[in-house]
Amino acid sequence: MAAVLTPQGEDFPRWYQDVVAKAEMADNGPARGTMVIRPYGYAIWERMQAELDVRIKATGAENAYFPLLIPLNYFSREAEHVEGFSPELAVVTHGGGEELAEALVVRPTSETVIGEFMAKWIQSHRDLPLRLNQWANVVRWEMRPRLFLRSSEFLWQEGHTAHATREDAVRYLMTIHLDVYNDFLVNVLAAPTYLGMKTPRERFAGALNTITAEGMMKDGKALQMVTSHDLGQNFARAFEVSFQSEDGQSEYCHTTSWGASTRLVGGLIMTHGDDQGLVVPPRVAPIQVVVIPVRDDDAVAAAVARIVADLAGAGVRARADQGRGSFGRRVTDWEIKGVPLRVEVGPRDLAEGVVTLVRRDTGEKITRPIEGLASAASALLEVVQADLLAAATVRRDGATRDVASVDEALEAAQEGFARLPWAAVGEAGEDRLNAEAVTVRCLTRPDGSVPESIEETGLLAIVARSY
RNA sequence: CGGGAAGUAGCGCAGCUUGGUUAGCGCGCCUGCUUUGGGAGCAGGAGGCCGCGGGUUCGAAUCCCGCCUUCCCGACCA
Repeated sequence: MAAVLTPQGEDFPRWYQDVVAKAEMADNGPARGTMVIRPYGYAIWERMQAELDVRIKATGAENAYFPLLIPLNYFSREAEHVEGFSPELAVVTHGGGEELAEALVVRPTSETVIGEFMAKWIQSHRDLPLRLNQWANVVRWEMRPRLFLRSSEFLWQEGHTAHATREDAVRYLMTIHLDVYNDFLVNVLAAPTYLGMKTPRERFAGALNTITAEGMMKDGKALQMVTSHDLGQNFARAFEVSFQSEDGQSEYCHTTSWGASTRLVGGLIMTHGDDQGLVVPPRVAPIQVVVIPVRDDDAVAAAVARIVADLAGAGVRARADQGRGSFGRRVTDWEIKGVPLRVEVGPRDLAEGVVTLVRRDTGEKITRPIEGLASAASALLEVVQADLLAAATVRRDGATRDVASVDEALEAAQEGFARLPWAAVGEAGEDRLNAEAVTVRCLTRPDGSVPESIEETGLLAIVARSY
């Protein structure tokens, strides 16, 4: 059988593009760097949204929506923020056929507008914490766009919170990072990451601290999957977000922001995909089971319809694919799309009252009675979910080398990740790494937890090439 | 934005060096029949501002200039 996709080992970037195209995930838009997300790709994003949204709300945050267009002067109120974002702003200068008195920025992120409104809404310590989240699109004029990974316009959720104390802000930020993001990454995407803090040079513009989850792609490069920022009082000062404390003093709030974007779809593709195409973990899969008749006759069609109904009744996202092309064609199409389980139904199976279940991740074929199939499939989906996480964890650990020096880290980073004492890197070491297109992805504690401060002793640097 | 490659049918490509009538091929698509346990076969058919704009020329897919877009390597980044 001829290869449908460029093999990963031959040309990984090409494989990625082939998957995006052939799995009908997305197309390039007409303007540079823009992306048309096709129904299948969008359905995966919607699953991600649903899983994240419920976790975000469980922390006490509420959804809201702020405007796309932000007055340009908002950006100059926080010095580092304006410096960081100016190069990539899209600016609207004309409206209604006339030049605008003040240019408007198409939001690259919303700390500024949201800060402005938090200032209006917060008067008293009783108004705190204020925890907002919005699902929105943002625009950043990126130098080198790639579908999902870095598009000029992308979709995301951005959370913004204000707290009375730094302690409360940081505590909440860790809840978001661990209970929302890491839980989602591990238990839904089956994508283990390295958790840690960014070095000062990799920090978000205007933040005191940025924490990250760095995923390992199958080519050994890193991808920042999510990000959470401790903004201290920087934005609160810039936008006058203050409150009256219990003892009557006026104080600036401590704010946070945190986001997860459509980049996650790219991360999903490169974490689990193989030479046959996408591999979608069951919990994010828009279609968990596809039921394919081996032969399109009435008896088989009736059995297929019954099986799909049973699966749906058991809460499994299932669909049939019949009356379209040959059997082999249908099989490969769904393999490319990464549907976790396939049920093959043919006359020979029906005669024996069984069907064939095929796992996308391992290719394993299992014969099962039609009776009780829905519960067997549900159980198998959970096994697939767990096995994908286990396999990804083995890959991550296997491609991470503990080294002692910057030179060794540079070598290890050609293949995967390197882990070494941060004390052996430092600013100078970071310069040397960056000169070779390698970066410190994050600083982590020896036990893998997120440091509170870069001053902690014994911190480890996770070093890699990245997207 | 620097370095490299490329834009010809939905996708992948040939044609360009050496300008010349109706611009080809494979896959896909449409119709019909036969098929269907791992990308089906046969027959018939549809589909092109040759990326955009300008120039040279009797004549441009082909030569020249500008721009746009895509891909790869960097710097930037969710």
